[in-house]
Amino acid sequence: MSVTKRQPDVTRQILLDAAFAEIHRNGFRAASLDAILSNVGVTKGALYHHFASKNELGYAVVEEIVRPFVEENWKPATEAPNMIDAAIELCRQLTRQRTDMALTNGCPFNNLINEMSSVDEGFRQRLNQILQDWRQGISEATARAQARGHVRKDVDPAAVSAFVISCIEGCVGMGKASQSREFLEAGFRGLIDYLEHLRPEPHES
Amino acid sequence: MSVTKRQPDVTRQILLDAAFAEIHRNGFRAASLDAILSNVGVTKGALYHHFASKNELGYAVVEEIVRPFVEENWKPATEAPNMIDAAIELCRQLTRQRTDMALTNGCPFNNLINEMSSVDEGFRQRLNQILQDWRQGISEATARAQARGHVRKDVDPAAVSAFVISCIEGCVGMGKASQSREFLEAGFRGLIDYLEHLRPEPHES
DNA sequence: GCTCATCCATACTGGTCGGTATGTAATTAG
DNA sequence: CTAATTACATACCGACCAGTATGGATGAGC
Repeated sequence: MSVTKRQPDVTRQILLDAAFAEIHRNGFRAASLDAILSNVGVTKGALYHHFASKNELGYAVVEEIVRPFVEENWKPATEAPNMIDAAIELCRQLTRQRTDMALTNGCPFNNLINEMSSVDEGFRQRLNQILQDWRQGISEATARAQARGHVRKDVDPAAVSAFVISCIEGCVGMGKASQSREFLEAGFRGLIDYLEHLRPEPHES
Repeated sequence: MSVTKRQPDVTRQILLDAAFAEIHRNGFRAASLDAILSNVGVTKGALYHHFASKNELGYAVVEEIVRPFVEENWKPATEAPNMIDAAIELCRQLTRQRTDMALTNGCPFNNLINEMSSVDEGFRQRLNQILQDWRQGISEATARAQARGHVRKDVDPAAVSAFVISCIEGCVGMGKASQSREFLEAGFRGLIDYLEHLRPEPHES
């Protein structure tokens, strides 16, 4: 009789989730493997069976949790009929639905970039790939929106994409310092203002 | 005969500078006191004579090095005759003069916010104070520029200030991941575009 | 039913870190 | 000149941490 079933993939997922939570709270390097393990009642044997090292665990968290998290946020906006409308709505969502935890701990993606990309090439490459995909998604969506007449034709999609991403992460990052929703709201109001200004003038088109 | 003079304040400054460099490279928590000390040939006795703890050393770095560093950047722009011109010129400078080291390691202020503000209240309060001062400086300069007719009157200085700061830190932060000047340039081109759009229309007042 | 690879638990190690205890030389105060 | 305080230097400590060695339990394949 097997009291405890063995479910390798479940164990692996539990470890990934716990690692993500700990990393989000403390950063990667300050994340303690012992803390992660004791939180979910798994032992070090299991961890090192599934992951070769702490770095590899971190890489897996980036690829399997951070990447989907980032993409879930921006993908819908690029597929919407009107990108500007969708982007503005996204700004409102990011302002509104932000819990206290998310306000204090910030964006996991941004956190990892700031902490790890200058220290470990493995992290930098993976995080940069996520960033490049994000940027390309926004860039292509902007070009499409220009073709559809939703965005002014005199702006450069390459600049718009880099700028918008930087704004979002910048606002969330600064929100961590102020720890007040007011800063976040003000920052996103500025971003919404910029997005509105991307729309073509009525006489144009 | 004193072979080695005792210069307490010089020693203290050496420690601060070395700590700042190490923190800029590795972050605060990963910064090793032993590494800092061996870099400048000072011993632990000196360090703990001048600073009560590693945290207090970090606080001193924030107040005495990071704060002036941040203020040196934005103060000139707020005192210029035309804020928009000065801000755009600042963007160009930040893009151009950015060395490889600065590109990889990012902004010390932004780094510390992202790493420490959710973990240690002492850091958060000090960093937040710098941020609030920065914001208020931009905010008041924007209001003055509105009175002078250099900035559109239908924008909110509180939103502009939070947004512009977020953009700058966001661009530099994302630049760390891409580690290419291209991303930085594109982001700042977007910011310059936004700043231009803050100017009043020709027909307006 | 046997074998063997997978999966996980336990106990341990070397190394690093922040911090301290103690001593001593330089400087100042009286 | 002396006493006391300041400004360091050296040696050491306990805590923690990533990683490993080892062994046992489980399930798959034959």
